[in-house]
Amino acid sequence: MGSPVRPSTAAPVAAPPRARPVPGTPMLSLPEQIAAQLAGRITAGSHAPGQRIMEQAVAAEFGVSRGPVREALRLLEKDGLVTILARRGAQVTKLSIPEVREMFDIRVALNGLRDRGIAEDPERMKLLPMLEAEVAELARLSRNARDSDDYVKCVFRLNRALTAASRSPRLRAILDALARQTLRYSQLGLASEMRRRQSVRHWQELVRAVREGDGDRAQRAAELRVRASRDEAIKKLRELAEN
Amino acid sequence: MGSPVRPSTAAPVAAPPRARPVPGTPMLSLPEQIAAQLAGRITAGSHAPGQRIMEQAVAAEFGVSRGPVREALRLLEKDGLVTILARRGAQVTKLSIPEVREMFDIRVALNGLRDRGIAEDPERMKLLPMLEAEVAELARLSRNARDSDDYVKCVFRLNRALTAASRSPRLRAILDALARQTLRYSQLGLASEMRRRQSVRHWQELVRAVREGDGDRAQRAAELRVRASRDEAIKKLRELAEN
DNA sequence: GTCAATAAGATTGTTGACAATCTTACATGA
DNA sequence: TCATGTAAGATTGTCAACAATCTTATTGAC
Repeated sequence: MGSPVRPSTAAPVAAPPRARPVPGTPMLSLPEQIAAQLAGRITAGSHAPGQRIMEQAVAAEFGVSRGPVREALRLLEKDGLVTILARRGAQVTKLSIPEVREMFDIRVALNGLRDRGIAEDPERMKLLPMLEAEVAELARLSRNARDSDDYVKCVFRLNRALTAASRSPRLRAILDALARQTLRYSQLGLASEMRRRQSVRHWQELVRAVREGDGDRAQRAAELRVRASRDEAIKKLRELAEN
Repeated sequence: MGSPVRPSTAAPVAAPPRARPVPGTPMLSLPEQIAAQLAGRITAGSHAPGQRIMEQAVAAEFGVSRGPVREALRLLEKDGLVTILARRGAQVTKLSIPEVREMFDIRVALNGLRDRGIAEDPERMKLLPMLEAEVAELARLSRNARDSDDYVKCVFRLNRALTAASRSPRLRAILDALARQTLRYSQLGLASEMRRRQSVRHWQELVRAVREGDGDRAQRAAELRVRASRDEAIKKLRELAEN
């Protein structure tokens, strides 16, 4: 299938995915491109939790051999999106409710650390305008039930920006992975208008803490914020489990 | 080099390492065996930070092809022991002083979470005897400057046991990785007798908290403990950097 | 003498084929 | 009808070779 001969290894990804080498893109390796595609599908829900991902099928779809696909699956395993069992291949990670809770608890601790670091960063003032603008947008979106999806997107954007602004590369790596893994569950926790209003208050508290350079306060605000998200997500998950 | 033909793929690891399939061992895959060997060397310090690890050399040494070695390096990268650069291969991860500090800060947060979980575990009483025995041993060892190495080993054992006892698999995975990465630096923080005595007090405080089921207290004790370890390690590292 | 271009060697990236293992379906017997 | 063993197919694990890229050493010019 696909093109019979392909002499170059530089541009092999074929069929459905594969964006043209965009200038801004920092040139992803072949396994990284494949991993990114699969990650998108998993977080979007196209692949159900527990579903097997077979190397040959992915390789055929992308028009490459199984080597790069294996590496892509290892990359995804590192992020926890996929679980690899010896001689049994990869499957989309399936989290139990206690495990989801656990992931949120780790995020409570590490988001607290992150936001403390940001509030104590001497250069935090550069970040403040963006932070204030996004939180103002959140406040606006929270008032209208129709904007629920946009609200969730804005929260994710804000979180990504804060993680990116952290001066701790290791922490960044762990938080990025956790964010990807809990993405699907986080949005469960922002479905009700009451929750969105509470969420806005937590974000506003963070803005104040950052403005004042109060690390303790920023950490507490982050902890409250993620705990609230956790509790609501678990509640929704239990409701879903009963049906 | 090595045996010219090897029909089976079941038992390929040859030359220096490779333990016989021990019954208790849960049968590590070939990449996992190689990764374990390399991890041992890295944490033991045989490979210096920044040193390159070349696939062909490792493959030849273990008598396998480069495939399993590549996977082993990916495994090590997941633990942060090795850093892989595109088209430039793997090198032993080299941490700056701020990065070491960062790792300890993450450990502060996550060890706190872990020890809180243990203090709040309904079945914690099963763990208490071991905990008390090990901490008593620590107290004994702390009195004699000659037992410095044994003290460090005992602390590591205790930490491993606590992590293993945690009911959170994800947390366990992250903490194990962090422990491996900071192992080399943690022992710097227990060199002085004063530090060991302080360390013992923190551990005793944890025992009390676990006995009483006081999660808050356990978390605080863990945070103090790791912070003290962090500060001393950084101090020593700065002294070393000046020479 | 220092710097830049170039070429040779070394090293990683990818591939296709084969071996080992696991899964599934089916036949056999209780 | 259900359990058990077996065989065929599917899937992962490993290997060796080739292509692409990076490193290093050498040469030449300023």
